[in-house]
Amino acid sequence: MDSIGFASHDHTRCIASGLEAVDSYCAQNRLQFTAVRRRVLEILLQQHHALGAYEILEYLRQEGLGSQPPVAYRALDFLVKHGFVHKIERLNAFIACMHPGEPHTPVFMICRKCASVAEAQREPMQGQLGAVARAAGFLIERTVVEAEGLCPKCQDPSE
Amino acid sequence: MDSIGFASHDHTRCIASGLEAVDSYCAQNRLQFTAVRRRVLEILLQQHHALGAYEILEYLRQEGLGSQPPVAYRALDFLVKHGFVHKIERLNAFIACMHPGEPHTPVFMICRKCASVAEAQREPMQGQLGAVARAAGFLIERTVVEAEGLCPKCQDPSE
DNA sequence: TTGTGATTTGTTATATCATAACTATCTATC
DNA sequence: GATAGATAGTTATGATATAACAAATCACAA
Repeated sequence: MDSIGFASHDHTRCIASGLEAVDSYCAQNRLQFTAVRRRVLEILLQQHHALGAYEILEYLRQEGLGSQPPVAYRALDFLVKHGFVHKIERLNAFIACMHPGEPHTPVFMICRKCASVAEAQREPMQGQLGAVARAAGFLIERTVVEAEGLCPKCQDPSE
Repeated sequence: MDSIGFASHDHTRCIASGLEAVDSYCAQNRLQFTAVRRRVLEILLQQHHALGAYEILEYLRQEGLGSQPPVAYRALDFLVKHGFVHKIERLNAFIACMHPGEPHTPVFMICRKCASVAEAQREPMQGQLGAVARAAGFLIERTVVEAEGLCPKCQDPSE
């Protein structure tokens, strides 16, 4: 269970290393990390918060990389399918993964005030959800776990 | 932690008791349980699976209870706000609550094959999500916990 | 190095989900 | 039965997402 949490970090570095990790994962797995896909991931890494598909599309449009919704959605489909990007269901928005290439089960904390989103990890079959599923005889294939509330900064009354 | 799970049950009874519970809760709390709101809840109890807002609206339309989206969405807003109905974020759909009137933190299991949805309970500040939030200093106000996979029936190869 | 099939992209159109804004009606309370 | 607040009706539009098909590109092997 780890979290980059809501703490600050070397952002230039995290963009570069995110792209590198996906580059090498795609090379190893014979996946086509095309210009549009790469740029969408880069946008999400740069922005570092959840973006709607149409916001991403607006960047692509300005850069001449595609102007219609399917272009953005297809790139996002690819990135989500391979775990490089996660969809935040509560927000109908997308965010770059903090652990690309590593199999994992993410948990998100969404601040309702500043809209920042932090990713953390959990073990899929442990905890209450695992217990509930076992009791019901349910086979979990994928989970959506999202908490809404206030991040540390936005709880602080001095700000 | 309990679950009505994917087991069969006396459905006529569960519709009636669901409506009764909400009736008395609304009476006690000075809430207006109007015809449209009541009918929307009844539809969700009857169908006993997740319905989209426009599916619900279609029932209302046929019954002369309103034909435009805001009618359905407003009734759903009321029902969700007071915990009589839950929204399944993964499906953009709504389902009647199994424990109306009792404060609780639901978990859903969504079968990708038969589309049935089971509600169970969890303790909000316990488990992995609680631990992750405490570690990050995040204050949880609301959670979305949804598992997708296969219900017991749909795992059975004989069917 | 070129043919071939599979994948990806471009584009049009449309489906699906949700709300803003305003008017009319109803309901509770005085 | 007047009045204020809540609810419902209606029009219009915004926001999110996908189907379907044509064109371009890529991977791979002949």
